[in-house]
Amino acid sequence: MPHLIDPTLTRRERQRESTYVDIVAASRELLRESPELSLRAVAAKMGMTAPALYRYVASYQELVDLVAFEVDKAATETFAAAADALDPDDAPGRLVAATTEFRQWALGNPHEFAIVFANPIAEAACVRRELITLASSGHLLTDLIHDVWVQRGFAVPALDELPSAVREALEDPLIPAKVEHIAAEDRGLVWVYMQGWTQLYGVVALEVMGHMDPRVIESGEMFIDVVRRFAPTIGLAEEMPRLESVIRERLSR
Amino acid sequence: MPHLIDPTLTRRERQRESTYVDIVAASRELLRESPELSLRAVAAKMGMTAPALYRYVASYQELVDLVAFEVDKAATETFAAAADALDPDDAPGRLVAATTEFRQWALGNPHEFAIVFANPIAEAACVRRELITLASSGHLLTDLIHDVWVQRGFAVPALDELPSAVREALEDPLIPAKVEHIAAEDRGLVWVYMQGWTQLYGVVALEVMGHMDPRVIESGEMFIDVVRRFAPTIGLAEEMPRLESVIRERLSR
DNA sequence: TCAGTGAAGTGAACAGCGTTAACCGTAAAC
DNA sequence: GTTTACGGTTAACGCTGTTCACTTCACTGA
Repeated sequence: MPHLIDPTLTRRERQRESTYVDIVAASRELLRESPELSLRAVAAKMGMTAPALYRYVASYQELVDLVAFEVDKAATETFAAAADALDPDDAPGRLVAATTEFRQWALGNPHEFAIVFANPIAEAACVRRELITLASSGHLLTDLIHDVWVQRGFAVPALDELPSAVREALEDPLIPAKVEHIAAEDRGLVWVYMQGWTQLYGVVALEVMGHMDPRVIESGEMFIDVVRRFAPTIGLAEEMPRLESVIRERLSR
Repeated sequence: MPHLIDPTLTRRERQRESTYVDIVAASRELLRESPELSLRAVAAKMGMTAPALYRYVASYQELVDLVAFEVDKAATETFAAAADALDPDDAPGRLVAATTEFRQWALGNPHEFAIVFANPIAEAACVRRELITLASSGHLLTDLIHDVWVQRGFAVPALDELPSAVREALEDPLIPAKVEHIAAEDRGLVWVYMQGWTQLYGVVALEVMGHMDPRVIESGEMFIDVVRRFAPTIGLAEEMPRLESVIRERLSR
């Protein structure tokens, strides 16, 4: 993403934009080495003093949020690329490739994963709550499930089978997904989105945090197992053997 | 847990023991308010200066590890109490009650949960790796699954159906569980332990971190859904309606 | 073209953090 | 009764986020 320069912007505005890009770049570089991201270190890496950064972010938390947002955006492109490595018609393969790439990215960049997905957002202000709803990785994954649903037409839970609390949440969901184009009677699909996200987030967080036998993490077998167990929910039971090879191919890079 | 005083200890040793107890108590009190645990604040709360704490822990990380270990121990007692609220013969009910209590504890004490279960242990030294293998909550949960297995005798994956990487890990697992008493041909049960832990950790971490629609979290329906989907794996499909009411009863306290 | 405005950056400072060093009193040990 | 060593102190270093007062300089409006 070469960050196209908008000519309608004034010179000052363009310079400011590019400084934001620099901030994110410096932050990600620091994050690659150390788990702690410090405002001062970011400033130093950019050849600035710490107070200068306050012209761009109002607080340390806002810096973290900015970086998290951009990291998520950048990572999503690699997930999308993984999906694009397969046939456009192969929605299941694309979904599985993207989720596997998500897992690989998380294990390879644990600090970036932590900043995006392990930052408790109950604490933070509503700003972060809104950011999360904009998460591009979330949009990609829900879109990919949607594609599978369109192609394979798996059965989706009926609204009146779902608990009322869930039904309410499905009417106007606070998750990163396009839902307007989903007919009211198909809103159960959004519940499937949530189930899938729970499974994916669950294993990956577990693996990144290291709360499991390192040899199992290393092998990726628990991740595969989770995918396998979830596959029937989105009508991919029969296809699982093929999908498993898609996963394994990507795990072994 | 009234921390019994061992009379064989010398006065100095007893005093030292009680200081450790104070350290943990002060830490947990601080953790109840703020997510950040600081060595200086702990010292201040105890009426000491920060350097004095270094007579008890070698570093801040060691303080965190100590607190994490004790928090896990204390929390496990509440999980066990939840299980004990049911018939000793009702292993499935006990398992479900304990896991539900785990979830409730995590949501009610997010900072304590984070310190125990969201601290990346890949970073930390092997000390932490050992601590995690001693985790009492892990032992309790695996024991409860074991009880279900003994009572219900659900089918366990055969070793030769499992990937070789998993088989190796099952021989001498690095997880908090008693495995010596499990016959070689039943070692697939340990894989079920891991699957169960993955599911439980997954939802709960997701909920605590807040990466899901707050209304769904509030309702607890995703947690129930995860339990329901896992139940067949440990032979509890038929019993699920009753177990669901056990969960709901505990959720609504 | 020139005065004026405001954005961007600086250095100094404050409070708090983990950590180390030197020091001291007192309780235990021989 | 002397010695040892444990548990505490104060001072200090370098790091953190954050604020304030100040400068510099590019751009704007007249």
